[in-house]
Amino acid sequence: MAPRGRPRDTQVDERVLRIAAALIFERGYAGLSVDEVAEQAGVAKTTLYRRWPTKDHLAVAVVARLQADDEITDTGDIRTDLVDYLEKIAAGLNRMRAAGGNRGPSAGAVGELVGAAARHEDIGRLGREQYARRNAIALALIERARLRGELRADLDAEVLFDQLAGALYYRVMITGAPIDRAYAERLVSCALEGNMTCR
Amino acid sequence: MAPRGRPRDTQVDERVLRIAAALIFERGYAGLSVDEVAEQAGVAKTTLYRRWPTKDHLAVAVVARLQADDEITDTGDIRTDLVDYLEKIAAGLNRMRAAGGNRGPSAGAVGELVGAAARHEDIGRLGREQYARRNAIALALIERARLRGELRADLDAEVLFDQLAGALYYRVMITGAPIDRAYAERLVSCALEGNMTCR
Amino acid sequence: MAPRGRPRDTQVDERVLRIAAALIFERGYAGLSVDEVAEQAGVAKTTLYRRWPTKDHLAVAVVARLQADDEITDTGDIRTDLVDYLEKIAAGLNRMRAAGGNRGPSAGAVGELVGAAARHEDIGRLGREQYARRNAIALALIERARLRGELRADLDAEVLFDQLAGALYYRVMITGAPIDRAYAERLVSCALEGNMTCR
Amino acid sequence: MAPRGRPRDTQVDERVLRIAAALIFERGYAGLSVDEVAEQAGVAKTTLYRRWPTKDHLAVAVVARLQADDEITDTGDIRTDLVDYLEKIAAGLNRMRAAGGNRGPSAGAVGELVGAAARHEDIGRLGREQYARRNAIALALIERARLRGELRADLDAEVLFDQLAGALYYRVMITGAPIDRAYAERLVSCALEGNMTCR
DNA sequence: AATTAATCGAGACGGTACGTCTCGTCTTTTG
DNA sequence: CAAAAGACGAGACGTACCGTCTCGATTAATT
Repeated sequence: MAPRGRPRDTQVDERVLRIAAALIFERGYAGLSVDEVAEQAGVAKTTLYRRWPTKDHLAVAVVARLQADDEITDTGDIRTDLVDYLEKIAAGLNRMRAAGGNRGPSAGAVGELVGAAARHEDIGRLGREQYARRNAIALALIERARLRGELRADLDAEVLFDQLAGALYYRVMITGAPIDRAYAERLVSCALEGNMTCR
Repeated sequence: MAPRGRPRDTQVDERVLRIAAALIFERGYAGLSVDEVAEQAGVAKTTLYRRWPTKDHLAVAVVARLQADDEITDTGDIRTDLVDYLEKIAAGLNRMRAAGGNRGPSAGAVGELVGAAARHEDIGRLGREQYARRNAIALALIERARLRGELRADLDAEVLFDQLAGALYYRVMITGAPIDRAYAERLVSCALEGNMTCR
Repeated sequence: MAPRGRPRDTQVDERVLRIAAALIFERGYAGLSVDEVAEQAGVAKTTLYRRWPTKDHLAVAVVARLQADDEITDTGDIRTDLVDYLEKIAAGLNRMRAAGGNRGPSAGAVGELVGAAARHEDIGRLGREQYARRNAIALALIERARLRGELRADLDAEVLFDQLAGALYYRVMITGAPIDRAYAERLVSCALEGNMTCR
Repeated sequence: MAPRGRPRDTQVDERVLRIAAALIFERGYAGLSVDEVAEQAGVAKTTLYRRWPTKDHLAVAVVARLQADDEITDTGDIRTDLVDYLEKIAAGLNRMRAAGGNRGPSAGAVGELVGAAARHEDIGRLGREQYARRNAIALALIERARLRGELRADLDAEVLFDQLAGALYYRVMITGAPIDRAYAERLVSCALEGNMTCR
């Protein structure tokens, strides 16, 4: 059936998300106000709510757009590949953490988004799906390395990636410690080589 | 110097935090209302705001009090000790995650608190201090094991603990996966033994 | 230009002012609480504040509505007309003075409103406009009497009315003395006949 | 009986009233805050409340001190005496009206004080007593003129003074019109000579 | 000199209302 | 239909100020 009535203005999404992104990055998540986005974007609140049922949903949309799925490289050397990948994740986190002029150890927008995910079940689900995709990529990388014989045949890939990614998030959100390529290297070394005394 | 003026009523903290804790655990972070806490605790809002300048501060105080610094056991077997410790951390996280009748994978109050820390610089600082203390305990444990010869002489204790604790937080806040003793064991195994093929 | 957006609900004004009037008359000016008005009127506080930016503004609106511009009668006998008009003014003042069960010499709500006018420039302006209208009516009455030859050709109408109305307000607000028809008659007599010995 | 205990510090009254006066005149009645007075005067709130049971009482004390009972002159010419006296009253009103940098027609502090008198029965009483004293002086003046034969033997002195003073207050508080010596002269003329056509 | 009684400074406290801020919904007119 | 405009309900937030209170420290007058 043919669509009736006035068609949606496709520019709206674009404009709104751009404004919202700017606000989040300028003033942090708390500084994002639906009314203000609507006004600045020259869009009615109605229109806005027709697309994103909640402020948090809008915020997530903003973030999701920024997080264009990171490409993963597969050089054949798992150590390098993992470090590269972690560095990309770290870069994304650092960017978000720095949103709103945030300096210092605060988690910034990263923390706020975790809060949003906690408040709204669907946002959490959405985030988890996105992370699941990312995890799948990483797990596949690890699996290929295992099959190549680079990694132990009986390794626990899920735990391995939890450890790697987890350490990054932990530092950003909890301890406030910095994350960079150097740290990623330490991380991968530690995870690959283990910590027990060589027997 | 002697304290001047009317001394603070020490019962206020007690009463307020008890009520606030009850509210958080009953209805979750969003269900915590300053007005209601004040009323139920029989305390003026002014009094409340004199001690906790913000709802977030109050919430954090509640959690901080619950998180009586977990004891650490030192059996001499680092694997057991780490698993025990991680299990304690996991238990605390699970309790908070479940606040407000929250089931399923959502981070719940844990996420909200990270958000609070992100919103308020002082809360973040306070949280980091608390975590620094906890980390110090764990790092000391690891160090003792290293000296005993259980662990590699050249290990990177900081990274090791980041990986362990980080994995827990990552699962709670990001992937929504469950954490329990079994997972703690996998975690410790993986971290101690490494994932490379050869040695 | 056509009005855009949802038009204001005209019933809101009605309901709110009715409730507010009731509260003022039951409990006096101090007993008027914005929150309570909002609740009893079944109206959101926001809506209320959109129309009256301040509790004082609301109170003034209530009074302004009650003070439906007093009609003036013109019998052709200036003495009677003035006494009638002053009695109407006195009645209004007495009603307001008695609001909130106020007995005795206190100025009651009259005083509070003068206070409100002093606090808010716009309220003062509004009140002065209203009084200007009333004065104009009275001055016209006096003027007609003058043209009829009832009053001196060179009289100072402004001063005359200031004296008449002023005496009423002075007694209500300052000395606390009662004002009634008898007093109005004394007032008019005194003003019309003068106080000097000779003529 | 001899006074027991530490005697009151007489400087306190002085300092507090000075500060309070300054605040009233700088920012108007609404800008007078007990906490601030206490702080600026270097005085505990307790001390303050021991002397003035209410903010309004304090304010009245301030005003009472300013309004040193106006002297009255008795030249033997009632017209001159009345104009002089009204001018003094007008000057006092103008001073108070101008408090807080108030320009324009607003009643300023005069209105606020009427409000205060309306709120607190005892302040009202106090004010009325003060005004009664003033009235007595004026009434005696009028009486003397009557006995001298300057004024009608059957005049209504109470009404006469109500009219004169009332007009001043009416202009200040209600119509916002200015009051000065010229106006006082018009006022007295009108009151003494009456407004009826000379027959 | 010790005691007693009142004042003073400091500041916490209860209470109450205010006015603000968002969110998300609803009701119009206009395209 | 959708979009713009903006009013509306709901509800919490944080602030302001008042007047009371509880301290410890002073300061006389009395014993």
